[in-house]
Amino acid sequence: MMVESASETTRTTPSNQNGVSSLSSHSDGGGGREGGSNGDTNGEISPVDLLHLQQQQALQAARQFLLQQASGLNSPSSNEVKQSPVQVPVSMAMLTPQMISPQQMQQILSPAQLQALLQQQQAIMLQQLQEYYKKQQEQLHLQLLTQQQQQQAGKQAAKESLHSPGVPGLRGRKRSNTAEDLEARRCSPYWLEWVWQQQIGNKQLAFQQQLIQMQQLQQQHILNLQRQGLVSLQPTNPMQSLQQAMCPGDLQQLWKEVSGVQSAEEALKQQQQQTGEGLDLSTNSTSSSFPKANTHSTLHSLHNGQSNHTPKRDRYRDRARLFEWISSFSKADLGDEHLMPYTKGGPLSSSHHEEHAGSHPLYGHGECKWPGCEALCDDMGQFIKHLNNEHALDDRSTAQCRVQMQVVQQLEIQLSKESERLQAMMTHLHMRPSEPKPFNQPLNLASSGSLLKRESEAYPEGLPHPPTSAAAPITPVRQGPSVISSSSLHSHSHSHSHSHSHSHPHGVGPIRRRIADKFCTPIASELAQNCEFYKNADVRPPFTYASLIRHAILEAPDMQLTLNEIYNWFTRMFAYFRRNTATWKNAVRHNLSLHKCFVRVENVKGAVWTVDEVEYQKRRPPKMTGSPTLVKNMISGLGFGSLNASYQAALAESSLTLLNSQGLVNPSSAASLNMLHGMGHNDVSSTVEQVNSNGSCSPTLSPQQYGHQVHVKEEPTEVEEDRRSVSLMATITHGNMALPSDRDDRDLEDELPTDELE
DNA sequence: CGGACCCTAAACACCC
DNA sequence: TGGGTGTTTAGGGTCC
Repeated sequence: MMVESASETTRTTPSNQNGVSSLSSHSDGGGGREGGSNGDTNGEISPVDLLHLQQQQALQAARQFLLQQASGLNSPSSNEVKQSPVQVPVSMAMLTPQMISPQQMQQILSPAQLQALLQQQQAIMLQQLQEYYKKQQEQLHLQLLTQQQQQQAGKQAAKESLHSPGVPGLRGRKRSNTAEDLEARRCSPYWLEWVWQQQIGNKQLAFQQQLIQMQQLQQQHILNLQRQGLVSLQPTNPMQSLQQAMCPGDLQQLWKEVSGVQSAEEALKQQQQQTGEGLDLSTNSTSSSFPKANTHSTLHSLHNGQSNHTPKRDRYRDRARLFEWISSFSKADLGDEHLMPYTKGGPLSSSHHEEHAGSHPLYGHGECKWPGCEALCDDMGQFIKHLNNEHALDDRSTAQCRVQMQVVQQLEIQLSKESERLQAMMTHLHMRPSEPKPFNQPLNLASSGSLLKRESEAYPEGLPHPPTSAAAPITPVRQGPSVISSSSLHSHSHSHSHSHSHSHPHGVGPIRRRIADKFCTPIASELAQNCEFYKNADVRPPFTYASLIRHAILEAPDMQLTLNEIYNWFTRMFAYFRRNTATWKNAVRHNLSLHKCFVRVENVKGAVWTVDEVEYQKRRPPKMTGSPTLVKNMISGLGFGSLNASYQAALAESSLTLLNSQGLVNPSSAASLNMLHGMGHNDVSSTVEQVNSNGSCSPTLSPQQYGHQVHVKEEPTEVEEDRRSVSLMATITHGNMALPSDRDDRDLEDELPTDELE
């Protein structure tokens, strides 16, 4: 059971794939439901709903971008595509979001880059939230003014009625409780005036309270967002800067704070508990200076239009709204008619809420597609029954929905960034260069030009160029004042790197970067960039076990680890390996034993494992070459089809090398990479220099130097390819070659024993 | 279709 | 005896 869940987590199980298809292919409405939450369609939009709308809008914008990129590549008639006779050697599958499962994308996309888009989404949310609050305040002021006027008018009317002769006055009369007296009292102008004043006073007080609450709410939200690093305001203390780290759970945290869904966090707490924000998430509800409970109750009172608080019911009400909102995601389509909910009938439309007749996004092939369920249901009726029974609105379902929401958002952002990366790659490789494109334009394939030049034109000279993967596709999600500038994006990534490096005892910042530079491996750089992501997200790392083991060993101070230390490294570095230990530990042992590159050394304190780098290089797999055909296959294999996790890992590993090899020849890419690491301009080419001149990039560790018992393994495959690697490296270094055509590209950068370069 | 790679699972042996 | 460690085999998946 554990084993099954282990392998199913990131693999492309039918249920998961169907889950994606339901996400993207069930059309309609792009979340036409979430705006008009149940029973609250009285014209008022709660802040919760507003956040829903903003997130949905941002998501739709990202989808639109992805789709346009795909269509821009796909349709040869778009723009200047005809000018270039060269066909894009990229499978459209990668750019077709409908065909990519979340698990696959999680494995292939670099998570560090998706954060920028997330930031922008949240910035948009923030801005519109502010606008909403402003409107609410104005409306409240207006209402208050109106009430005051009415009060004056009412007073005037009461006075007039008091002096009118038809109504007998009761002044001075002893009060009694008879029905006649009560009726007479009701007719009394004094009583009427008193009641009127009471009502007016109450209303006025309520409005004033609402106004105050609104202001407080706005302040709290801004502060909360700022505290979480969602906005680039100056932090007021170091802790805030630390908390500016953007992790995948940030949006959820935001949602939590807004919606008041306080339970069902267990599924994520474990992932977040290692970070400061995780602690903050769980502890500052009482210690924070921003009382979230007040926020919640305020929201609820505003939302429900009542001042008495029923926290539990409200909580479930919000859960219900969350559920509906998330359900709308699964039914959202990528079709053009659904991309812009605001312009296509609006998100408040609930016309698409009803389930499809005869089909259900969570039902297919006779089984429930709820994540992790796969219960067999003969027909739709049985499925509905099962859905209502097993997946009712409870903490567990809510948590699962939120996890799925997080997954979807991450994947959306990751896909956009990887698409941008692909474009930059193709541009750089003179395959089909394109200029930095805004979101609302298809991939623009111009003449074989210079992306670098355009980039230098696009960004002010004083500002550092943002990371290529985060620059162009991020900003134009929505034009307007809320667009995050490239510099702010950069500062974000910069601060993230810093905050992570400070917040984690192991130091994923400079230390990790040094290690990455030291070994110059794609896995090292990838891990250095996305260390926090893999630590917190239950995502299978796109590396083979052998690569991970090797990295763990090389990362050790003395480049040797015991098996248990390797285990610990896996669990420490990857949330994915914190469960299903039997499976991956067995795999680790299997790899250690099987691969010749791992050498067991009898130490005084037991056996340790070391890496024979020469053997590791020898056993390098063939050959994810850079030829366009293979690149195409690689990409299509990564983002498409039923590639299993293992091969995806291998291919992704190769692809990472390939992508990183761009940095070797592309200074801007190297700069971008380094900036992601929080390096300055002076460090731009340090990696390149280390690779090209230092020659000590990849530490070859001979087992003989340990002088102990060494078990020599026989590995069937012995490939002689070093010479070719060297020649290819030389070619690449000269920059005359778009892509290596014959050789495993991963040797280009780092994993080649660099003494052969000399 | 075969070879190569990777992963998972499992059996087995050894040692503490 | 049980758990950890290490080895080996088998089978499945994907790609070239």
